[in-house]
Amino acid sequence: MAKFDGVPAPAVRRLSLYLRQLEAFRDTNLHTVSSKQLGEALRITDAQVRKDLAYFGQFGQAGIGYDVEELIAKVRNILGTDRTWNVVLVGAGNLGRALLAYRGFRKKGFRIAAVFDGDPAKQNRPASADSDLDVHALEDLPTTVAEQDIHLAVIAVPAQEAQAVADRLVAAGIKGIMNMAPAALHVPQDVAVIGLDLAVHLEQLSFQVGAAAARGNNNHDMQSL
Amino acid sequence: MAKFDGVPAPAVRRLSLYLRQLEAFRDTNLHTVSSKQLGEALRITDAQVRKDLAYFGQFGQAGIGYDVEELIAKVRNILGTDRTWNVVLVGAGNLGRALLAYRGFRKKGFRIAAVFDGDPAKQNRPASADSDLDVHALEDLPTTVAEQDIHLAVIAVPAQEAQAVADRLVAAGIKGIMNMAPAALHVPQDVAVIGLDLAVHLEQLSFQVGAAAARGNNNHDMQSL
DNA sequence: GCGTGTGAAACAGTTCACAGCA
DNA sequence: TGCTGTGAACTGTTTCACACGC
Repeated sequence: MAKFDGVPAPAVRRLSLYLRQLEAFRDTNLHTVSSKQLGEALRITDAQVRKDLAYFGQFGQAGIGYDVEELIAKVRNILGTDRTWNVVLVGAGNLGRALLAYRGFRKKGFRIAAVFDGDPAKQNRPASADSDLDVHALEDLPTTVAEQDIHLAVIAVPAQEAQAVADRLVAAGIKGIMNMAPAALHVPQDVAVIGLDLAVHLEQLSFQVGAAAARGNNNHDMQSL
Repeated sequence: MAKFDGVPAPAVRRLSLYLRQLEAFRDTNLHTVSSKQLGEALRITDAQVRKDLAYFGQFGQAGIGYDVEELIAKVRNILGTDRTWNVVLVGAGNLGRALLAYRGFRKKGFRIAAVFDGDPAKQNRPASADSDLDVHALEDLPTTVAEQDIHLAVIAVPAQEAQAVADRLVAAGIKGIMNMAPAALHVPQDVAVIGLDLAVHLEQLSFQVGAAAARGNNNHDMQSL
């Protein structure tokens, strides 16, 4: 039926990690990598690396390995980051302003093109001292999204406002939402949501540390992402 | 051998989501939930909810469901968030300062107890205008960690500094690290690491939106977390 | 009747191990 | 020889379906 059907979700998650590691290898002037090298850097078996990449094509040279530069290009293409995505940010609080200032997005092909906030006190002025983007009212969402052909959004508002914001984003035509609010969102099937609740991740850490302590540490790998 | 061995990692991840949803239910004065209600709110099957909870104990009443308040307490206890964890933050850049100001952590039982940064220009003054915490040099890590009995750390420094920071955290006795830097960390087995690279998550979104577009949307659920 | 807890069945993902190619 | 790509075996996770208790 379609392009990347039948690819396990964990394999797609790892693809981002391969890309990041490949870029790190490139920065040290490494031109070729084996699945073994890539795996060791990420604490993954070499078989896993090969199988993951093979879901998307045949990128390697038997006896040699993978060409770093070429594989970077292929993976970017698969992930869809071989172009720049414009993103709308909703929420100009602490978290929102930090995301706005964070340079890591630009490097990876994401550009925050507009900022929205429901609070009138924040509207029609720069989102922060070092930003040249004015904060808009949510009413302007549909026109901004349409005019700049925007498909992705980041929600950084309080939990109780998150669903209402999501509804407006969907109505405006957004197709992918990164949700930093601590709330589950309900959206139509054709809209993708990635939940990224910082507190949830700290809880996982708390659990792992507690579980390790409870057993005196004869433990295996707890690494993730 | 130990306390929560044999529990699937995905079940632990969902536990945090159950907790968050239960707290939302409590805030609407709901006193009892069924696995079906909890599942529908999170887009998970009822069987999954029951099985996940059953890994940790028998919390429900046949014919009735789960007592919201009681289950919240049990889950907090399992996750280890029925107490407050002191956390050290390394990195007083944009991201670090946002985390410092973010109120969501406090509510969930995490308190940023100290801030560190390798840049001398940032040291010995408040991390930000609205913070009463001074930024310390990394040299002070061991004493701070020991004196305040700290087990968790958040890394919010540039990628190329992340591993060196991790090494110092481990040496200081930290047992769990939330790594926001875009780099893979290598740590001893008894230290837990959760990687939380914002760009990686946007890439996943980009992939999902691209994959959905490539197939014209006869698609199934792409929701996560 | 309603809803939990749980074995058994089905499905998904990972690891193994090796054929084949440079 | 070194390393990829891949079927087959294995391991882990989810779903099913039902016995039991309220």
